Amino acid sequence: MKEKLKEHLNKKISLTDEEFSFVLSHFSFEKHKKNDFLIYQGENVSHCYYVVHGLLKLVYNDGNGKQHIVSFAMEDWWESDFSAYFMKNKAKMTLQCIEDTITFSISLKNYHKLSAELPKMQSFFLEKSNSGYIASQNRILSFLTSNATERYNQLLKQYPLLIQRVPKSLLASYLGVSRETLSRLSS
Amino acid sequence: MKEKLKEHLNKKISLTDEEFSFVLSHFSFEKHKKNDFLIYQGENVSHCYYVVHGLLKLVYNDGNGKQHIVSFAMEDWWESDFSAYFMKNKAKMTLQCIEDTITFSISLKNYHKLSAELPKMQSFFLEKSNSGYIASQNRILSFLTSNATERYNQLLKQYPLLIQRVPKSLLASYLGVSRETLSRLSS
DNA sequence: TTATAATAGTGATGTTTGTCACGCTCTAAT
DNA sequence: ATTAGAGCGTGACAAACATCACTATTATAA
Repeated sequence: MKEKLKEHLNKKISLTDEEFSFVLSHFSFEKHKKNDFLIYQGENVSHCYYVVHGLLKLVYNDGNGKQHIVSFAMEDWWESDFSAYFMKNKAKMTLQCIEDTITFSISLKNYHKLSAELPKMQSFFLEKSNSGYIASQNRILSFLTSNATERYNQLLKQYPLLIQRVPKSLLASYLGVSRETLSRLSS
Repeated sequence: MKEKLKEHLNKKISLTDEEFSFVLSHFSFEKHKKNDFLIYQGENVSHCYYVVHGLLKLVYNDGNGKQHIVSFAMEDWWESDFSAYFMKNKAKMTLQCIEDTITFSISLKNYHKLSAELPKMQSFFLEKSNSGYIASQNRILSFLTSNATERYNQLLKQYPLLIQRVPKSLLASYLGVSRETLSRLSS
């Protein structure tokens, strides 16, 4: 499992074995069961999670009993309620396992410590954040320019593997349409 | 004008006068007229812009002659087509002045140089990127949970000053509704 | 094994939003 | 001073999508 994190980091930066050991000492390793919660809406967010194996959903529960999927997180993704994590607020969202999931997690304290003591890690985090920002903007663009059918096709094209692991009701929630509408989409 | 950038940086990090001079030497200062383009869709993106004064729009032009506003950028905002900027691709979007605008701009080369030579600046950039990511996720959440009326009210609440500087047709484009629908919204 | 819940499809109907058309006002440029 | 265009509102109609109700199938757990 350590190897997966190491390889992941080494795609962007190069770490010696000692450096990686140092990095690893800032993370904790966890196994979660399907339906387990990693973050509870309304509570503190202590960690940011790297998904080694499995699948998570980041969900906003509105006041009307509806769930809205802000994001999925599968292998090699980093996820948290970042607003709550960085600003030390209460979580606006829930992070929950769709499948049994293995993670490495890092506290905000260790995130800052690691960033300060190992500039390479800071530039890694910067790159991840930039990618997340860009991905979010693309999703916004998808809402601005495309209808439900088009958004679904874009999703199919972008994450063909994800689609097979997630019930369509959750995909509908991610796309911002009702499950009935998704079920009726032509192509 | 230098003072505005300095104050802006000093909100997040603390720079000595020499450090700030060093930082400043990586930027170029520019004045743009209303309707001027800073980034042309389809071309290379050389810079990222800090808005000292004025107002920009980041626009995606789809194939059907429609404009979609991905983002506005007013005083103290950082803007670019980040995907094109960081990945050295052609711009997917246009960056254009809504008002006469004064900017400091930084090339990608200088962005990396500054990040590497002055860790404080890297942590500044990291913070900006995290904020952008969080803001984008909130906008996605707004699309997922709210109808046109609610999204407009959220915008009014979040950026009351922006609304007064931007024609309603552009606000409509930002909200993802037609200008006619925006014009008809109850509250 | 059996009961229960999760998943998925579909008809009927209503609401929201988009599109096209038109008119009115105000500004900016000639 | 006159004109062209930007900005804004609104009516009529069409398209997209949500909601409710019902059914069927497949997992899952007692």
